[in-house]
Amino acid sequence: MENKGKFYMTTAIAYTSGKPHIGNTYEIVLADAIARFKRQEGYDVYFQTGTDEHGLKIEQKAAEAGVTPKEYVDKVAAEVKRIWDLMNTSYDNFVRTTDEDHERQVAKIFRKLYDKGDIYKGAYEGLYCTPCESFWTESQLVDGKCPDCGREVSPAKEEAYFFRMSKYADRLIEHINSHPQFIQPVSRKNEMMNNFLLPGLQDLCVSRTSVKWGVPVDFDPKHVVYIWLDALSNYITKIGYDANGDGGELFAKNWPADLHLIGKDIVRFHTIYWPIFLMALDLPLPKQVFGHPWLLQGGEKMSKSKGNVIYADDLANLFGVDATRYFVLHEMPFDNDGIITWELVIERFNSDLANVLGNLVNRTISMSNKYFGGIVEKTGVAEPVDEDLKAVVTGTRDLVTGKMDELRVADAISAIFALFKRCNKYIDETTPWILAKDEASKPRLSEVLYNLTESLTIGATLLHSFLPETAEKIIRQLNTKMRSFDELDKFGFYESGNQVTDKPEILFARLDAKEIMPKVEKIQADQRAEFEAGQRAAGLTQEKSESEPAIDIEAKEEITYDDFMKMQFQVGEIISCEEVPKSKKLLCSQVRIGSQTKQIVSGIKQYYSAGEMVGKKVMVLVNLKPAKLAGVMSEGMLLCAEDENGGLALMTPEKEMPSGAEIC
RNA sequence: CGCGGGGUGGAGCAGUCUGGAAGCUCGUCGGGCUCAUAACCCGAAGGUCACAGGUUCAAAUCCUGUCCCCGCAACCA
Repeated sequence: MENKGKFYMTTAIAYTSGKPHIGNTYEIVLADAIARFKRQEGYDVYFQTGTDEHGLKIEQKAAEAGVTPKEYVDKVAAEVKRIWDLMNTSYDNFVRTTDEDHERQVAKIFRKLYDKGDIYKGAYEGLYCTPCESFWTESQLVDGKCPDCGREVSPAKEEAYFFRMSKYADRLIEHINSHPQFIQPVSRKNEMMNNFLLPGLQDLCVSRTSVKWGVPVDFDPKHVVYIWLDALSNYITKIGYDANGDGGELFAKNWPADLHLIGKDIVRFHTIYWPIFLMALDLPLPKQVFGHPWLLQGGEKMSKSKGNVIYADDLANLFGVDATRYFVLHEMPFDNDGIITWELVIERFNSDLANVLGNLVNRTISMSNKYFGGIVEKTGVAEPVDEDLKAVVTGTRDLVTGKMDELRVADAISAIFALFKRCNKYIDETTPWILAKDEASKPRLSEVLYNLTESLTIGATLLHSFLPETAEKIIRQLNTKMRSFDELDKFGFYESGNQVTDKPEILFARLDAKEIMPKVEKIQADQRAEFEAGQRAAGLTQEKSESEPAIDIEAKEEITYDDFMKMQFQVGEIISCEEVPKSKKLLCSQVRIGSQTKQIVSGIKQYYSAGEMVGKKVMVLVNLKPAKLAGVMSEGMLLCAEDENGGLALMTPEKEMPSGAEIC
């Protein structure tokens, strides 16, 4: 087969803060389908994936789990790799940003950019929380205090390294405009242009002193290289790039990348920062960045505490690897988010895999066995109806190729299933069981079964990139070989007189939702139990006492009586209340406290309607400094109790008390 | 007027850039068939394409305005 040249593609590297769910797993399956298809087409593919293992979040997760960051990421990275392998993905290289060669190159890249003057030392100014070692912006503060620990912050300056983004902005804009294929889908391109490039790029802070778990800056080791500079570099470092030397054969051959496949949430890093870093390194830019949409869970948001997170393992256990691959590939549209529910998976499984494909293979092979002892012979007794079948079958390859070129994988897979559906229709059109009744029509019957077998061979070969196992099973049952890509648009290569298996295996047994759903519920229950156990182990919740759940919160510093007396609490009566326009959570109440009336804004809209607020007697912190919320002035605080889910209950006097009564 | 995405028969979606008979899959109903995994094939019902204006010979598609939903951001005093 003709060699079409190299094709270097990557997925984003998975962040190792926890086990990947099906939404994360989608990307590797999508990438795998593309990689396999490109190989089938005759490209020399190099497919790289891996894990992103540095950063503050991992540092914290490791601390929570009571292990070192390295131990933590080793465990998660192994888990990621296990799932990638479970999904039968054909990556050529699984990289980790804690690999020693990568870390060394990242440090060298940083130094190179510094020596060149693109990185300079400056100062980061902001509000600093000393115990947390974190900088915050004004808007991140909660109650003017550190959002993490609630303590005071103070203005501070910290030295940091910055990258001169602005220097390359014009070149990047020019590149994006002159390469319409660079950012896909195009809707993302506009987003990047309008939000980041056209308003002007800020210099980017590319070092941290607040994070320990990362690649140290070699000439200034109290700084750690910014995680995105670290992570993005894997695309070059792990194919052999050397910041001050020869990149080696693999690098010379493969760079620039042909495709970076990433989630839509990180398009910015891949289409702005990454190209600019590359420009600064005098390297060519990747040819295309595709920001795929997300696979969302139907209904409510995925969360472990609800036990509704869907993992690839569970899907693979219940439905098999290929069915899982089929679902995510088929259900994911091109530029809108896709939805996954257990019910939808079962539906797809039954209607497409079992009914259309599995049953087709089964009935075709059964007929060959029943009528001809499994021998499939071409007799040349054609009828006009054959032509349409052949046209559909031989036309599918180019249809699929066209869709794959646009990265419309879901459409590509649909095109293959259209082929199978056409075959089912062909069986009805030719009615083999009627032909079988008359000895004189045996030659025609033989031709019909030959045509079906040949169609299945072509269909299975096309399916190989998407459902590798299934395609191989079909080919095995037909007792033939995968067809070469060049021959997929030609009909009639199945060896006449060949014998198919006499024991056709059911490819996908139909599922009964009534039997599956209890298993799903068990998975969900286990997940909730595991989550709760994890919470207890981490000391985040106490053992439940009796049946009544109790909540522990983080203890604050001890205060003096004087501190307490600084606060003035009074009973207030809500005399009117309305929603704050354009806010999701805020209600604005007029509260009568003694003889005066205060306007107070509260984030309780999810729990109380404006109407039911009116007339309530509530506990008010009166002498809180007024502040604007969503543009509305608020002159105090309504006190609430909060449960572990963020549910709120207003504090009200236990007996009738007059408005303005002091609470002490 | 924070950013972005969306609202198309019961469900999930395509079509919108580049106006020109409203389409796909599932479900429902009716029919056919019996090789096959109660599967397959055919047919039907079901949509004022969120709403209101406008441009046009012609609007799901272009323009203006409104409403609703979902992410993110932000306020959760």
